[in-house]
Amino acid sequence: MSHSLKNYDLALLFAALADRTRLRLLNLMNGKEVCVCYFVEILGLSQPKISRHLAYLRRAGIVAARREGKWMHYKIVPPKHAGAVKILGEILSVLSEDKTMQADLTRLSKACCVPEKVTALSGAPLPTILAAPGSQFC
Amino acid sequence: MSHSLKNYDLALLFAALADRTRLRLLNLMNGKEVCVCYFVEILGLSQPKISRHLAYLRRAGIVAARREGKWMHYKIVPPKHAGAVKILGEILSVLSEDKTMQADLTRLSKACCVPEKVTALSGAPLPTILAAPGSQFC
DNA sequence: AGAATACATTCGCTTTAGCGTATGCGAGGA
DNA sequence: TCCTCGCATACGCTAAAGCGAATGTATTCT
Repeated sequence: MSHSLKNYDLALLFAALADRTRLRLLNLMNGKEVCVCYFVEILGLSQPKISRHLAYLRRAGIVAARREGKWMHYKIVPPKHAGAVKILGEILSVLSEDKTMQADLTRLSKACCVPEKVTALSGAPLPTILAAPGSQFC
Repeated sequence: MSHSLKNYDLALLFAALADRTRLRLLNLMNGKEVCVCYFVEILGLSQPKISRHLAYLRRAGIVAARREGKWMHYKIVPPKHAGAVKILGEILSVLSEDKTMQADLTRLSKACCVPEKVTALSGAPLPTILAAPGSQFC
C-alpha cells in the first residue's frame, strides 16, 4: 500500500535481508510454514529476539503470520514486485549452500521427528510443507 | 580472503545494497566504468558522501576502482560467489524499472553529450562502456 | 475466574550507520 | 617547488539498529 508496483523500494528489502538471524529464519521457512517455538528451539536464540526479527520480516512484506490457537505460524510470501520475487528466490537458493543453514534445517528435521522429546516443543504443531516437493520432512 | 567460496556472507552483501544512494551508484555503473566526478554531478550529492558510499561498495567486493591520472574510475565487478552474481544481476535489472534510476541515467547521458557545458565535468574522462551493447551512449 | 502458555512489545542500553565539515594525499600543472 | 585539482579519509555528531530484561496480550486450561 505504501509503495506503488512500479517503484518498489529495493533498499528496504535489502535492509530486511541484511541480518544473519533473519536469513536463518527465512531459510527455515523455505517451503514450509513454521511455528515460532521451533525457531526459538532450533536457532537457540531468545524468544524476544526471534519475535523481533520476525516482526522485521513481516513489516518488510517478506513473511506472513497466522494464528492457530496460542501458536503463531510464519511463512514466506511473495513480495509485491515481480523482480523482488525473483531476487528472493535466488537468495533462498544461495542460502541452501551455506553450512549453517544446512545445519539449521537438519536440526529442524530431527526435532520434528521427535518433538515430544524436546520439552519446549511437546504439543506444538508441526511445520507444514507448502512447496518444494523435493524437501521431504522426516 | 576472509570468506571461503562455499560460505559467502550474504548478509554483508545485502547490507551494502540496503542504501538508496548506493543502489543509484550501482545503477549508474551498470555496464559502464564511470568517473567519480560524474557521480557527484549526476546525483547532486556531496563528494565525500559519494566517496564514502563507493568505499562501502568496494569493501563489499561489488565494485572496483581504477586510477587514471587524478581521476578515479569505478565499475561493477562480479562477486566471488556465483549465486551472488546472479542476485546482483537480478537487482540491476529491477533497478532499471525505477523512475529515479531511469532519470539518473538520462541525466548521465545528457551530461556526457556536452561535458564541457558542465563546469565540474570539463576535462573529465567520459564513462567507458563495458557491456550491455543495447545501452548506447550519446 | 484464575493460572498458565505462546508470543509480542516496550524499555534502557550499547553499537553501528550515515552525515557534514575539515583535512589528507596523490597526481598533474605552473 | 608550490599550487591546484580530484578524490579519500578522519572527526564529531545524530539517528537508527540490535540486544537482554521486563512487561503486555491473546488464548487455553482447570
